[in-house]
Amino acid sequence: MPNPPTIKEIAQRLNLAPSTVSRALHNHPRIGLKTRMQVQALARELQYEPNQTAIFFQQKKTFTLGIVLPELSEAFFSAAISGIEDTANKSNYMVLLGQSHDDTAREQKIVEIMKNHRVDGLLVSLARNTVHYAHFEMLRKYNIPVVFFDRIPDMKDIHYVASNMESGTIQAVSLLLQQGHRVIGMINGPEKLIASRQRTTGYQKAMQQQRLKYDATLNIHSDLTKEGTCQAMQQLLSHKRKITAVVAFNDYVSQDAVQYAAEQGVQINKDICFVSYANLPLSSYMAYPPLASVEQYPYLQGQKATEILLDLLSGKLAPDAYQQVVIDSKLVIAAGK
Amino acid sequence: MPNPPTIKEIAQRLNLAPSTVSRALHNHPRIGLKTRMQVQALARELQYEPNQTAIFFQQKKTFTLGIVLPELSEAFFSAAISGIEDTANKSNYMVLLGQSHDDTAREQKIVEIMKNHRVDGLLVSLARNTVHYAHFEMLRKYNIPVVFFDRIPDMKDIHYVASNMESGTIQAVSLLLQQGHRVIGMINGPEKLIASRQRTTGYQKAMQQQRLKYDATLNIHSDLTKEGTCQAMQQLLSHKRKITAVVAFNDYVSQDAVQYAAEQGVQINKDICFVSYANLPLSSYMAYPPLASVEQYPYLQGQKATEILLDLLSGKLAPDAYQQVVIDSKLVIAAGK
DNA sequence: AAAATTTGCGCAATCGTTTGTCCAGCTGTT
DNA sequence: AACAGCTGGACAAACGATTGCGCAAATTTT
Repeated sequence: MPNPPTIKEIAQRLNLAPSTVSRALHNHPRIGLKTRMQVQALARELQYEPNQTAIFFQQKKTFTLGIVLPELSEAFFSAAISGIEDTANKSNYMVLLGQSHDDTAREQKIVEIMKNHRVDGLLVSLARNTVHYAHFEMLRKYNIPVVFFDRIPDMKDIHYVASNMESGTIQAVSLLLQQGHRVIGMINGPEKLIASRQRTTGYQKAMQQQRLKYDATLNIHSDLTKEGTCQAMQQLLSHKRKITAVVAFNDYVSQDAVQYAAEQGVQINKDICFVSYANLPLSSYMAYPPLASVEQYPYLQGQKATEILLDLLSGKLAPDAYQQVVIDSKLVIAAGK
Repeated sequence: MPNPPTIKEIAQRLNLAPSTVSRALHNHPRIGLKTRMQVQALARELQYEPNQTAIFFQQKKTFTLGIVLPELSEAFFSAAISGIEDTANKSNYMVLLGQSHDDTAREQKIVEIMKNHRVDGLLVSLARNTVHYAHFEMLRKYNIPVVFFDRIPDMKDIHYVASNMESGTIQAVSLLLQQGHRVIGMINGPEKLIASRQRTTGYQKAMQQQRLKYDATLNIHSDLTKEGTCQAMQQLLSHKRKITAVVAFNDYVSQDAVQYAAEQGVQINKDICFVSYANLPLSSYMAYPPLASVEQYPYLQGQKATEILLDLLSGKLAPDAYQQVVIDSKLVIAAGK
């Protein structure tokens, strides 16, 4: 009921100056052992706890990291945030959350509010349709470092952690080739996305390795909506060459494509096999789980990005020593296959 | 590069007192229109922004809500947090996140840190095995209000929002009865859980309504692990009465049970129908989606809980006017059935 | 025109902690 | 014995904003 004890109170009771108490609590060597003990004893007795808001104010630091990401309901992000949280907590940082719901306007607003709340740094995964980055550039003026992860902007001079879809794609396509598939369709994402381009080059390289020709008409770009996926699948099914395998942009796309194909009378895993990129943890319950999945290590990405941000904050890393970490994706064969 | 402008600076430039500037910015009526305009003009010009940490400190408020929940990767919680975030943001509150990962020790630590960060209030969904609530009781001393949601403690004098599984269960069982099922198995959760007991009474009441006898041996309590589920399903399959339908504790349990039953040669949706409680958003992709699902309105729960907390903070609600909101669950028939 | 009120603004304290500077007393050196 | 060097601690400013109070000038009331 009474106000929580402050340094001043302790000082009064012991006839000391507040400064002395402060230093005593921090084990400052200039304070004699006796007084130090006295102070600490009384602090314990009164259950003294420093007022963090005062400290935040005084130190111009809040020990808070802002996280801006599209959607926690996507398994990738909820895994990533665990990596972020765990790493941040280890260094006594807390995590302020904001979901953009893939809406750029909302993303801007969140960044603004987080800036006002004086977060020490920001971890960001972009909204799908964000193409202008002024709201991030602005943070430089406030000396708030930003580390992007997974969905990173097309900019120079930024810190980021992202996975390279190329390696996983090579492995995926190679697996299919090895299994004898020769006409492999790909349902890819929007062309402007880095991740889409990486899938494309991965596809190309895997073909090259086997001295096979890459057929661009088998690589369909879609907008990742359910309609787009069905349209793409439709195109693949009516392709002059008969496809026997499909690499889908992600598990959601894969499931939509599978469903569509099944409706068209295709025998899944017989006529056509599917390989995809890991998003769903529960694919084992799926009607037609993909044959294999490219793992993108969300937890690791979150962890890495946070480590960079913390190093930036502690000064261990210079703000202009731009960290650009690429994590190779890796093919994981579905259990029991 | 130069330090951000402060009220003092504006005051100096205009030969005013800081207090005047502060009031002018807040449109205090006692400040003349002319000065008010001048101040606001200069503030705009300098791009003045109040230092929130200073305000937090001065006002002893941080406009931050702490969220403690078990697992964001569970769809229920990631939906709930959206409700929380949206509601909090509307009132200019931010959201500090902490996942307990169903570990009580971790839950305690998070609460401690959040208290130190001086969150204004807490929204909590308990870790599975939390049975002592000292770390929440302690918050009373600090006048930090707590609103529990979904996984609520067995305590008096608390605020909470939870869904009542009874109504949904009645509807679920009634649906099955209506479809002609007479021997209905239930894979329930641990007996000590309120949610389990509600499912039981729901089951009983639905039977009663049709003047049917409730058979307790059809209501199996499991520990919600995969093994527990299989064991329970096994028991149901070997029950002396031949069951034709199963009500599973949640979608995860349902899927495990379905898988197990299928392995035992049971024809899903033919020999046995499944009904469950909504957790998974993607059940349409499942091999055997449940016939119907009891919706628990996670977004709404998060929203409601946050509204209560905000009312508590604004004083609109007295701290001891304990709010205990129960949201009726509701059966949703799967699309296309 | 004197009194009362209102208007417009400044003064100073306050929130709790940290930190640079200063000072008194003690110790030890020569 | 005089001076330098430590030791242990006090003083006060500072972080940025808010707010109760006071006071003069301007305005209204009587």
